[in-house]
Amino acid sequence: MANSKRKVLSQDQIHLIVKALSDPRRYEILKHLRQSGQALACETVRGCMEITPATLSHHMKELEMAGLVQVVREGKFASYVLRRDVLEAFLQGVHADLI
Amino acid sequence: MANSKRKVLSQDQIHLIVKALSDPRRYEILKHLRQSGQALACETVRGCMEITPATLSHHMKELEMAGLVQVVREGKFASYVLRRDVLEAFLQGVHADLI
DNA sequence: TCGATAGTTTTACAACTATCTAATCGATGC
DNA sequence: GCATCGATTAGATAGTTGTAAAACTATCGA
Repeated sequence: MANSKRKVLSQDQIHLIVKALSDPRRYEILKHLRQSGQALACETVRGCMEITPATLSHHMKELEMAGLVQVVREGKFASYVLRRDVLEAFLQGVHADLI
Repeated sequence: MANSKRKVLSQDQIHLIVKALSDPRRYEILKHLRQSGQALACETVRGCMEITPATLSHHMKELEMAGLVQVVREGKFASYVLRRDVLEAFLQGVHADLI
């Protein structure tokens, strides 16, 4: 198979990810990341969704801890990258658990 | 395709489902439902997970409102059925949104 | 009809969380 | 060094939610 070395997530990881997805703003952020295709600057995210820096930082931390995004810091700037492999493993895990 | 008339969920429905999945006990209940293959009596669920009737009732209501289970009442008994079609539509929706 | 049983609803409470302001940290430019 | 700017952290607060006790509803058996 083309993608056979897919990671298997623990129940804790799945739980973390579901919790991360359960906030509408975080879900929205992830959708933006996906649509942009590649890394998205923190400022860019703030530009498209009316959110204070502190709140955004909090949400990004949550997404990072869930493993859904990777934070790339360059100088005083930060960018976020969607971790598609983790998302795929997550969907795979839920599928295996519940379907 | 074998299953082409798959339902498309709204963002609100996806959000409801993610929230429903975000509680460990609810996720556990769904796993039991899946493992049992068919309908599971309320009493049976209570038998395998140390939960008070009130709390279970609350969680089942949540799962029902999310569309993830169907509640079947017969006399004074209640059984729960996993709605696999909704779960599949959910995974499909998240996949379309984020991958 | 009574009493027992299965589930639900109400109510109350503790724990959690999203949000913001203010303070802080780190890097960049003068 | 000092000021500025981007981002994070700390603290405070309001709203949400999981939990269970108690009251309630509905069904069944005697």
